[in-house]
Amino acid sequence: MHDRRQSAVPDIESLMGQFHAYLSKKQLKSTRQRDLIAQKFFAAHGHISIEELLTLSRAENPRIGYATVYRTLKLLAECGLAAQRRFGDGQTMYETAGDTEHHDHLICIECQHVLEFQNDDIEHEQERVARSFGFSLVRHRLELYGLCPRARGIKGGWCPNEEQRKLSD
Amino acid sequence: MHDRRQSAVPDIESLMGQFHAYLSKKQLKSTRQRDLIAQKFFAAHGHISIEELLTLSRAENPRIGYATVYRTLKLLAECGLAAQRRFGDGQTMYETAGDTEHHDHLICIECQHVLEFQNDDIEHEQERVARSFGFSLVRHRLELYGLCPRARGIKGGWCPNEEQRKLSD
DNA sequence: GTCCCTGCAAACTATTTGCACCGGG
DNA sequence: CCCGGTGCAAATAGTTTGCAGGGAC
Repeated sequence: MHDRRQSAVPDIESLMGQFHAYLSKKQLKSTRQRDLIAQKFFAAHGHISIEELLTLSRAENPRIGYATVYRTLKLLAECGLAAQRRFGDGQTMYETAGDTEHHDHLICIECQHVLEFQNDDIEHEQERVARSFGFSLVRHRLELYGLCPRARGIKGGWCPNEEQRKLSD
Repeated sequence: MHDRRQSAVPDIESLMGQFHAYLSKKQLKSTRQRDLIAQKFFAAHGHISIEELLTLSRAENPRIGYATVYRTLKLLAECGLAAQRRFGDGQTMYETAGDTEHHDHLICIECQHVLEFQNDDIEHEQERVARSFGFSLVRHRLELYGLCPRARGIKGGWCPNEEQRKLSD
């Protein structure tokens, strides 16, 4: 079987290290705000929107502004630690990148929750398709949209969104 | 082999017919503007942005407004004839849908051109992954980003963008 | 004739930018 | 100290909406 649910969680320290390394290489400064936003971003470790990140950051420093969050996320994207992602609906989300192996997304169109998965067969086949067109494959993006067990009406069915709530209690 | 490069090109007449059927079913009206915009959209048959569609439509009727294009495209999306798509860069694109079988995208990150492909093995494997999480799969989105032969530096290499130019001459 | 549709402009939302002041190196 | 960073507010880009007049059925 070629599926793996989730790769190892990278530790925040190391990510902050990479971020600081990038900043000093580019002669940019580490500031309280940047560190705070990056911390919160790495800690969320999943999919987070600008709005959510701002809220989390303001919990510790209420004077953080939208612009700073945008600017910091742009920096994180430049050094490959964050990736912008726009799912079907409106909201632009960001996720950590570079740290973990590649993963794809499975999204419930009812409860909106996003799961991650990896499947080597699909990856190999993608490689083969690209080659058949004479392309070399650099990256890809795969999103599966469907209904989670709960949304399908299976009684007692598992719903990723409720799992999530349990975790955050 | 399970790849198919491109499904049959649907004819515009039939698409317009489907559109009109949807309109009358919903007791909505066929108007000059809607027909013009839908015609241009179907004729483009590939990936087109609101902006481009407006420009094309204004070539024949300069008084067409943005709002009408947005509203018409929303109608086309409702009846499954158009699908919104946001590739990595900023621009929101629309493409014809419903006409042909499902297809995925292969995009050259150098020349930006978009090819379409289908691969049944990948589709089946996606189905399997969704089931393994207890999900029922409704739709998906797969984009492969890479370098076309020309961009890879293969001399005399084939470049989708040049093929395109040849066609439009 | 009745509503729906259109074009325009104003409203909104998400994101970026200009600028005076602040603070890290 | 210097120059980049921050916060605010204003600007911008993309999309939606309200409304008065026009057109399909």
